[in-house]
Amino acid sequence: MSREYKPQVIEKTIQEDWIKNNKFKAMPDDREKFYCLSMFPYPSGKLHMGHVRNYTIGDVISRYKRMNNFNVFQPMGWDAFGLPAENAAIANKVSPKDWTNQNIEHMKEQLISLGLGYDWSKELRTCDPDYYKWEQLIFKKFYEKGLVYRKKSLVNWDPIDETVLANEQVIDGKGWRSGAQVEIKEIDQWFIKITDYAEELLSSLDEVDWPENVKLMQKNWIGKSYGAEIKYRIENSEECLITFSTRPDTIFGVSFIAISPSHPISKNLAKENDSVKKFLAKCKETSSAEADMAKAEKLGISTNINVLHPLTGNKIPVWIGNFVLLDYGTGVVMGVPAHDQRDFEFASKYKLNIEQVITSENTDLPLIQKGKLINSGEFDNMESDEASVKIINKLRDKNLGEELIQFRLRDWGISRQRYWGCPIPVVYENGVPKVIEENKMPVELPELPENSPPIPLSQNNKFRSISENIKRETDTFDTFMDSSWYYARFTSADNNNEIFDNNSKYWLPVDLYIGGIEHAILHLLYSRFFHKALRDMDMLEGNEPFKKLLTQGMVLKDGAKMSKSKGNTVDPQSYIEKYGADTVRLYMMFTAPPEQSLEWSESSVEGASRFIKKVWNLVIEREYEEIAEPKNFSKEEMGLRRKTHSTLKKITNDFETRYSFNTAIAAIMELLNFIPDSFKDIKASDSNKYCLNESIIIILKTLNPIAPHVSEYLWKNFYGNFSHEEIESSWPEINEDLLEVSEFELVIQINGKVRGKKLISKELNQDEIEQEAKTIENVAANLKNKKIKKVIYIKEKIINFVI
RNA sequence: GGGGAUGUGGUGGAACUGGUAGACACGCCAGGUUUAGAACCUGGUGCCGCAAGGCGUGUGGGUUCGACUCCCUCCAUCCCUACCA
Repeated sequence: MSREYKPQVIEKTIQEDWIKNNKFKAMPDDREKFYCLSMFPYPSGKLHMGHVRNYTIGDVISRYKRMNNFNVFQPMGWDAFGLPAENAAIANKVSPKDWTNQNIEHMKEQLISLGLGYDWSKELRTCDPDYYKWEQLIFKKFYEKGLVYRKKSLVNWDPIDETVLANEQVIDGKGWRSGAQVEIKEIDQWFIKITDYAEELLSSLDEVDWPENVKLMQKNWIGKSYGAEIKYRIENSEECLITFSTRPDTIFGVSFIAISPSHPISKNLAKENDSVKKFLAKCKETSSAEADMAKAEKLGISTNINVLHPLTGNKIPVWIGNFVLLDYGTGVVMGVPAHDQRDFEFASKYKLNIEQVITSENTDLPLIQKGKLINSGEFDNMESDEASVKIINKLRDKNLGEELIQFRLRDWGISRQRYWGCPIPVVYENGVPKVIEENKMPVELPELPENSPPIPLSQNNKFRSISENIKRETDTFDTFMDSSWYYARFTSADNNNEIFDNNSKYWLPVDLYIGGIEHAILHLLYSRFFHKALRDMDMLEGNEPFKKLLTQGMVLKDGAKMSKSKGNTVDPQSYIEKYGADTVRLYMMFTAPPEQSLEWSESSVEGASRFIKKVWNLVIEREYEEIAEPKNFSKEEMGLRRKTHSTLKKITNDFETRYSFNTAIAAIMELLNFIPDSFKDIKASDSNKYCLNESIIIILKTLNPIAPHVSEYLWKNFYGNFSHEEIESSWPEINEDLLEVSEFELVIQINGKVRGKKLISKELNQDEIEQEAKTIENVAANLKNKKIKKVIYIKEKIINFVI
């Protein structure tokens, strides 16, 4: 009678046992610590496959580290403020708060049912006043440090709904709900000077163990460029237009200057000039998202203003261009059509001069590369780099320019005109902003009236109006603020008196941070900035928050990202219920390596389940018997022992250095398939059983991080009556002696094509190996009557005869 | 438009440092077991070919004794693009 594998029964009991025994509660001690953090979820309602994948990876690594005697801290919380709660509130007539809290309760149950080993004593949610009071305090400190300021900036405005829209709420230039043509509107907003840290955000990327592609993305995003600030005096005026260019060497090719539609000059012109006014109105029709602006047709209008070229004194026309961003650089661009793609298209369209100032050999314009200057007066024949230096010197002499380092990174706009977010702790006395005192924090988000849709704080008079002269700020923080410091708060989440207590010194930095590649730039950059700013205020230590980063690929179905709008979502819950958490975890880890996208496949889930059942069937009817290590092993026994330990070695390497769980699992499967049937027989010899025991122990232990329930259950069942050793207590040791072999398989090639294979003793030298190789029939036939030009021998691998 | 990735059998993937392409699994085929089915077990399975052999890692080229791996070209798909999180 074999007992049947019923994950629903065993998983629940084991999970309850873990919680009862505080298995995952972490406290500082004298072991080496390992802070493993997975990006906390937005509580959208239920877990999706992306979460399951992310959190399984984190849990597998955490469990592996625990087995290797690390003090592991793995917390979990909720990124609970945000737009979807407001949308749900409108759609379902529930308050954002209730909706969010209900979602959290459900998702927490789901996380537990997946067997994820979190320290729930440090759970946090960003919509909790006990969390965001500290965020308001951080804002105050930033303000006092001069990192916060107010500035006008652009938002997407829906004129019918009279709300600010997020970029994703603008579809083809129309508001998603109202369908109205969205307008770009300029409003006052709070900004954080992340650019003060641009240099360090760039340089300290060298300190972290992150994937190179993510570092590169951050580097390009920060975008440090060396160039010059060049002044163009406006004709008949004392004023100048200041441009930034990375190519001062092309200054003699400037044929127009383009300014942003938001530039004060543009706005002034619009007051008196109807066509400019119409043009600016048209520019307001593109959404403020960079991708939309870049794809929009390049449009411009002449201003009839001229500036004077700083070196030649020639008149240069000033245009307004819809592609010029006021926020980037100086909001003014010098147009060099011959040597810049965008300028070339613009000049061609509006029939502006195209003057080539860098030589080219039969290359079409625009010519982007550097080279030798022409048509540049005294700078002719110089190379670009030299010319740049000399041109800047000359401009400096004339007080019309100087060298400048420019960053692409812009300051961080943190104001949001929404309800479901952390209130910005500011009051205006007669219009003058003042951050409120710490002892008046938190400024709590007011409750909504029963069954009310979310009302923006600006319309909530009770909240807004303190007195005749004193009004509250009604914007809330960007939710990226909430997620920029949660990693640090986790260490002290149960301490209501201090934002970061002594535990933060022990646990930080995060040793491994795991999350989706889609966060490669913004979230990670903002968190890095927060950490540095908090360090400079002596609130945290160290330069970087996340020592190592693992970016996981997306879960796809039918080649596309799972999304509600495409209708291709797969709900993990039904799979957990049908197959059990262990199967879902194993499937997730087996189907693709963490960094790659994972294509969902129903039948592969069956495969994962089948494997677990095979392990179950092997172990469930067995009990450990103590057998003394036999003096001699048969060839077959040695084969199994060698396979067992070489598998263990591979798995250890895959876990330790590659996070390559799919190959580790494949190796366990291979080992299971390798066990001879005769060893499994009840009447097998003691030495057979000894070897089988060894294999079972290693299979269960190496499977434990991935499939913790079934491996623990089988472990207790197998070992329980004999020993109280717990499965998660230690990772098995590799017996290196078993891995030494005296022979290897030599591959024999002729001109790089495989012609034969042979087992060769490691004791032979190259000449002897060559002779051995030539005795192989197929090799000999191919070499017959041929002159061997060259022999290439790669030790214990390949011999290649070149003929 | 810009930035970053990815592309290997019917499918998911493996090949870790330039050295046997296709591990492991899914699917499919054949057989066993079964009254039948499910489940399970055994064997086969890149393509062409009777075979010898040839071809084969998105496309086209290059470097090399040898290329999935390095270089160049083009194509396709995905992510980010500062207010989705």
